[in-house]
Parts: sequence; structure tokens; C-alpha cells
Amino acid sequence: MLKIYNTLTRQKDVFKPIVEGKVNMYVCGMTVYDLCHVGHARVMVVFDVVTRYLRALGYDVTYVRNITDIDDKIIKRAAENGESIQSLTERYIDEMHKDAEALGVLRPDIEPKATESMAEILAMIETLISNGLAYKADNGDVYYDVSQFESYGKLSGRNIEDLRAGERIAVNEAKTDPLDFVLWKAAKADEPAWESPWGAGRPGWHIECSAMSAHCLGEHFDIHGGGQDLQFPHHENEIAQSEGAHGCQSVNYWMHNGFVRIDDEKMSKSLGNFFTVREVLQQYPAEVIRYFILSSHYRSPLNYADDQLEQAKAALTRFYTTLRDVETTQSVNWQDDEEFGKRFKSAMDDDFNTALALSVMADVRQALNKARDQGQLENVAYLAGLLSSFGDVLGLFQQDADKFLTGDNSADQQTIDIDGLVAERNQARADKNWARADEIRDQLTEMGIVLEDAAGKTSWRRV
RNA sequence: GGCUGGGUGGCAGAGUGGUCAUGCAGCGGACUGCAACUCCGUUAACGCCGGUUCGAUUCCGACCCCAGCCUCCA
Repeated sequence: MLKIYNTLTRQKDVFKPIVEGKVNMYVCGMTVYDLCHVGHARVMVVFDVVTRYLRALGYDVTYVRNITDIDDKIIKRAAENGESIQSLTERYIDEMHKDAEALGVLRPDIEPKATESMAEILAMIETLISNGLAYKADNGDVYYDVSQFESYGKLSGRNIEDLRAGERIAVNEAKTDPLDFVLWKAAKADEPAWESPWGAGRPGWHIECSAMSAHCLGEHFDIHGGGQDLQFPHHENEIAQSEGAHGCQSVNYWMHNGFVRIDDEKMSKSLGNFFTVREVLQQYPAEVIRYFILSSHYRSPLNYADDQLEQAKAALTRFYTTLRDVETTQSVNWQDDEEFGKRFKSAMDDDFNTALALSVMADVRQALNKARDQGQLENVAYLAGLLSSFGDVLGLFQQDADKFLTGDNSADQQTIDIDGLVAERNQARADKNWARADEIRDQLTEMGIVLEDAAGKTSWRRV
């Protein structure tokens, strides 16, 4: 029985889809004006695993992740670069897809863009105005009238009085209430604009998600996800918009993933303390990043540090070392496994506890190695298939073990040299010329190569 | 100030009212020509102070500390 921590209820709720066997999920995606950083990678990986697991359970999942391709930062960046908004956003959408693919993140079923959803956005704003929940201000902007939405604050656990007491609300004369938020921004000179009943302009940030989620998934859907920082105001405002326009509950389960931190501080664009996925990929295989992300629970903070990545790499290397010389051709469905499969399921059913799931997989690995040492070939094949089946749910072990361990450059000159040295060393060992054999091994160690002499066969891997 | 979440062994990170997390590192052993890999064994923890209890790291309360949100942010 799957339980999901629901921000709306502040507890783990048993998951029950609106339509049996069917899950509709919407996740707030990227604003495309720059490369993705590790925080974005976390959202992508976390909800990728959520999708994979729901599908493994047999649900027919429709996964929507939007792309924000028009906003202030995009306009600003395009102007700085002296390029069109479209060329900027297209380029970064492309880069985002490359990062996602490297990280083993499956493409969402639908990736709607704000600029392609104007009709739905305009229609929704009109509905909100006619429902008495929005107004046009003197400056041409259209605002949501927060005081008219009764349950405003229910997601983030605030009330309007608390928010008023806050000191950080910017004053904007056009609004009748500082808490009101913009649905439609009147265009300034030189800004991209779309025609609307209220004049040329562009949508506010929050409205696009309400419009796109309803358009792609309907007015009432199962899961809505995103980073913790979107809880307020973004998701709170989405609820006000969607429920204000449709008059029904919009989302049953709200999921928020924790931040990636550096030195106990949130990694973010505004703090400037971020690493792009691209940078990290220079240093570590993509799967190591994925393992690192999954090694803690998705709601916990995840501290980014070289040491953590090294540990993830070591752990993943151990799995691949085990998988290297065994047959993984046997097809196993982990859900049929009474011992490990059951433990894995209970971990994942408990709000997607991937850290615990990985520990079950470590136990499988150990059982596999033991079976191999004892020559239980059938058991080895079964456990290898089982491990691989778990890997499919988490998106791990998706590549050839040898490629992972040697660095996937079988054709380059260094690899050829290494293979030559290994052969020479094995000849020396056959001749019992230990001095020469050790000399070669030292030489390889210098090159960052570790040798593993298994029964009659020498394998190597890069450190 | 208001609202969230959290403080677990050297590090990371699950979990639990009373025998085991797991990974990395350490220590001892097996294997090995020596190593590596692998296996076996092993050390070590629950912020602080009270309370409930036969028993609390786990439940309750106070306190200290940390992070996040309240402005764009995944």
C-alpha cells in the first residue's frame, strides 16, 4: 500500500488515484534561460523515480512537466545576450534535455510550454474575473484578489493575517492588497506581448501552471510536484487560481522535494553557489549523480560535496563490480520475490524511501557475491536479474558494467596500452616473475587503474 | 517576528518503545605469490534537560542549535 507524504495534509496519506489504475501527475519544470544545476537535477530524478515506481505498480501514468519559456529573467537574459527570446529558450530547452537524458531521466509524456498555452491562460483569467476573484488594475495589470479566496494559505500553513504581519511584502500601488498577485502583466515597450481583453501583455508566472495542468490533465488530478521553494507562493497561488476558476479541488497529493545544499546553505541561482549538471558531469559519471540523489530521502536536504559524490561513486562501483562478470540476462520481476522484493516494496511504498531501497539492493549484492563464491550458478543468475530489475525502478545499472568501470573508451589509445600492459603482466605472472608483474601493476596504479585478478581473468577499472 | 522541517556512530544516511539498517572509512581474519575484488567477524550513535514507562534514540513537555519559506528560485 503506497503512502505519499502530502504537503496539504502534512502527513503520509494512502495513495488512491481518482480513476482506478490511472495516475495524472504534474511537476513544475524549468524556467529556461540557463543551464540546469544540481537542484534541478534532483527534481528531475526524484519525479522520474516516482513515475517509474508508479508504472512498476501497474498504474497508467501521464506525467506532465512544464517549461516556462516566458518570464522576466528570460527577457532580461535574451536582451543581455542580444538574441531573441526564442533562440535563447530553444537552446536551453535543448540543453535541459541533454542533461535529463544523461541522468537517465525519462521524458515526461507532455512538456507544455507557457507560450503555447496562451488560449488556456486567457480563458482562465477571464473565468477568474467573472467569478469575482480577479480585477484589472489602473496600470493595466490583472491581479488575483486574494481576500476573495477563502482557503488561501491552506497548502503552506499560513493565513492572510500572518502574511500581512510579514515585513517583506513589496509595496505596489497598483494592487488593492499587497498580497494580491499578478495574473497578467501589461507589456512595457520592447517586451514580447500577446493580445488580450485587457491589452497587450504576458502571463504572470503562476497562471501558466494552473492553465496547463488543467488543459493536460483535467481540473482535478492526482499528484502535483515540485521543489520545496515552490510551496509558497507558487503552489498556493496555483490552488487559488485552479480552485477559484473550477470550483473543485484541483490536486489530491502535493509532493515537494528538499533542496540541494552546499555548506548547509541552499543551492540557488540567487546565492550564486550552484553547480551546473554540466560541470558535475565533467567530474563524475551521470549515474553517480543519480545514485547520490537517490541515496537520501527526497524530502531531506541533500548536501552537495565532493566527498558525498566520491561515496556514491564507490557504492555504485561496488554494484557494477559485482554485475560485471555475471549474466544479467535472466528476466526477473522483483515483485515476485518474497524476500528482497517485499522489502524493496515496503521501502518504496513508504513515501518513496529510495535510501532504504538501496540498502535492500546492497543486501542483494552481498547475497549474489556469496552465491557466486559458493558456485550456486542458478542463484547467481536469479539474483543478478533481481538486482537489475530493482535497478530499472530507480534508473540505475542501465549501462554495461564494463563500460561503467573502464570509462567507455574501448577504442582509445590508452585503453589499448592498458590492455597491453595487463597482458604483459599476466605473462610475467605465469613466469612467476613477480618483480616485473608488480612493476607493471605499480605503473598502472600511477595511471589510475586498479587491477582485479579473478579466477583466470584480469579485469581493470579506473579509480 | 510568523509558518514549516530537522538535529543518529569518523562521514553519509535509514529506522525503531526492549536482539541486525545500509554505504564509505577503520580494525581483525579468510582468499591471493603480494595486492585488488569478494566473503566472515568487529569497533562505534541517537543535541540538552525533565516527564510517562519495568524499559526511550524512539512517546510527551521545556530548552539549545541548524536549515527553509514569508521577494525570483527546483
